[in-house]
Amino acid sequence: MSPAPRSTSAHAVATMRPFTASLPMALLQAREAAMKLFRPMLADHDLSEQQWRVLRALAATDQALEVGELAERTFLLAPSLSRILANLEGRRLVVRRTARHDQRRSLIELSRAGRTLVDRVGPLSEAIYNSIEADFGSERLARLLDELHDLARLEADLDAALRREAGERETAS
Amino acid sequence: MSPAPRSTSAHAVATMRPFTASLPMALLQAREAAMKLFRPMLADHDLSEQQWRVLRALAATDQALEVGELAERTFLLAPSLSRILANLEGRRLVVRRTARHDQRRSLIELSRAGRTLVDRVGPLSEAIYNSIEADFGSERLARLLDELHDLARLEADLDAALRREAGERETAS
DNA sequence: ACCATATGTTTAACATGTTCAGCGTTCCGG
DNA sequence: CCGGAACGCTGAACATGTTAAACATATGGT
Repeated sequence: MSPAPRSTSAHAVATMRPFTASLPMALLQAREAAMKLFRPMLADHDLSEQQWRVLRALAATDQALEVGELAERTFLLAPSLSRILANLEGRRLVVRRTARHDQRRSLIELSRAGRTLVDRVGPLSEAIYNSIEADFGSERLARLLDELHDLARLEADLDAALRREAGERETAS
Repeated sequence: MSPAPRSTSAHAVATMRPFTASLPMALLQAREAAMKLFRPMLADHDLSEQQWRVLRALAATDQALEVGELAERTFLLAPSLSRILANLEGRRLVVRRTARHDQRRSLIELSRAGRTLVDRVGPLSEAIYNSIEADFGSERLARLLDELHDLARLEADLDAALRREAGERETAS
């Protein structure tokens, strides 16, 4: 056992998890370290990480996507995506049209220039990813991804449960 | 086997990793899902996630920290931390003084009000963390943290190696 | 002592994250 | 039909992420 902290021992911090052992911190750190590898390459093509996510998601399908669908696939919130699409549209990398059956919805797809850009950047991105996979181990990485997906699902369930409780307290009042 | 995509098969996307299997995406998703659990509680105390990180780091030690040291411990970039400290200082949650031996450096420590706030929020934060740990499994979570730390270290090494290469090309020209 | 350089921190500028409000459409009950 | 509730998206406001530049202070060589 390590000795207790000194002048803080009367405070709540004494019972708090050490900083580096915090799950959100570990996830943040691992992600930031990963993105540091990709960012310079993306910057060479004037793309932010999020812009690349959008282009990648559009390239992964051959049909136009609604903004909402795109938001889910890229894990971007609607207001962020809205700005990003305005940018990409201005640069002629994506094309927008209005859905015929529902005038509220926009349909987004890659322009020819957008597709060309994805074809150029994609292999560079894969190369970086492959070097991570090679160093960390392919199977080990696959296991880690499984654990992360499980964790995310569990957290989402927990969130839903907490919101349900809160909603019931709301209703009861 | 699922059928191959149609009109995209001539493009680089055909060789790209599926979206959800991407490591940065999985890390992002797991982290966002986790933070969604903490954010409402922090918002009740008018704290952002980052502001809480700073207060927590300060509470974890009993001495004043230099801004640079604080940046490392909280994984915040200097410009972000600078703004956050201006905010926390304005709210009298932290106190700043200039280091005597080096006028460039600021020393930051919790105010009495800051410590009181940490004492109040800390247990709530721990409670949420414990519910995640309980659901996911304590040992399993510990293993996941180990893997994440390993991954982050490896990525940092890779980054250093790539920068060294780039530096050498620079020097050679 | 002086000056060039390095270092710690802050500013600036732009993109994104986050929450809430607003604007058109669509849907549905009466 | 019609009027209100729900929906899809955008705008606004503020905080943070990211990079580059600016600022003030330190440091070392001459």
